[in-house]
Amino acid sequence: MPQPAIFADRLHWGLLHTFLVIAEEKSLSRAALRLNVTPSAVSHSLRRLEEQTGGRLVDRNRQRFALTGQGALLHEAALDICKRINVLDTTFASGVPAISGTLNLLMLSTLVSDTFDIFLTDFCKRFPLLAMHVETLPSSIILKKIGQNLPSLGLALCPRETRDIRRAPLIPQRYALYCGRNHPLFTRERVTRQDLLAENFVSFFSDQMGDSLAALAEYREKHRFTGTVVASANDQDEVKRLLYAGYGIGCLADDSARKDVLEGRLRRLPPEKGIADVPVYLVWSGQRKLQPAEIIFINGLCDAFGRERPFPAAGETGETHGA
DNA sequence: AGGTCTTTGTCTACTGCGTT
DNA sequence: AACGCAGTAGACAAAGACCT
Repeated sequence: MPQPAIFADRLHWGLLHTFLVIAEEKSLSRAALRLNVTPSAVSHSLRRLEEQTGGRLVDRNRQRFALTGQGALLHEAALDICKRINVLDTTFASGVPAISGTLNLLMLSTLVSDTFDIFLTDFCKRFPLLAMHVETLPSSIILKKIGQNLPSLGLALCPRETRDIRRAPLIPQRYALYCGRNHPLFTRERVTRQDLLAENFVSFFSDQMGDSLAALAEYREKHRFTGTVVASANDQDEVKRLLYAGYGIGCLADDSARKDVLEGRLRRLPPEKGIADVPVYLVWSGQRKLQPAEIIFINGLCDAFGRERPFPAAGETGETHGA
């Protein structure tokens, strides 16, 4: 006894294209015009598709045209198929295999960069089959995960390159001193560097010698700041919260604090030129064999920021590179 | 009433597959 | 290779429903 054909076997894919045009034109006649066939041919095709799918796909009469629930589901699936087929067009033309899968990105929070956002927009268009998972974490956790060879790339503060962690400097970040609106210095007309030396500090956990924000601690030490650290956090947003509360003065990246200054929550303090540059690095495992998508992402991001490509020979051919 | 849109029935052309 | 069969796509004609 013959088995009933599974859905994909009994469905004629060509009818899906006709159905997509019908759904877009919201009319069989207009679909026929666009497909360069007669309206009856479109009607026949729709009926055949409804027979194959086992239910009505379109509620249609002279007054009304609407996809049924089943029709909407099929339309969504057909769009997805269409999108995947369209990718093949550029793939075949370029001779480069389509990149698919998932790219995991670990990012430090409150990273502000128009260049990165523009890069991501372009990357999304170029590789629509590649899913992106983004998790925000403190830099120390990102480096730990990358060092454990988890299948991820990171955007983090990275004080040094090691055998396990490779890095490329990406986004320059100038750190400066700030106070919140509840701090006594916020409303003082003129503030000099001398006024800051005895002020209590809000700091990052990583704001210690040898850690990723050591440059901030070095500055305090070098310029003989005598105030004590009265509050600390591992995250830029939480440091801001402590500054808003008025615990003390603290360091923040200018890019992440700019909006708060404009909106009257923070005040930028001397020195005018800031106190240290701590770039955000693109980091990846030095031990794990990277996926083609990861290499393309790394090279593309370095291109976007005008940095040297770490994998210049790889191009975008899908060739893989280890450390 | 005439025009438009959709549906239905019938026919032809084409293609793929199995058989000879 | 040639043939026949089955399935599919699409054209044509006709009819029904609805709008102006």
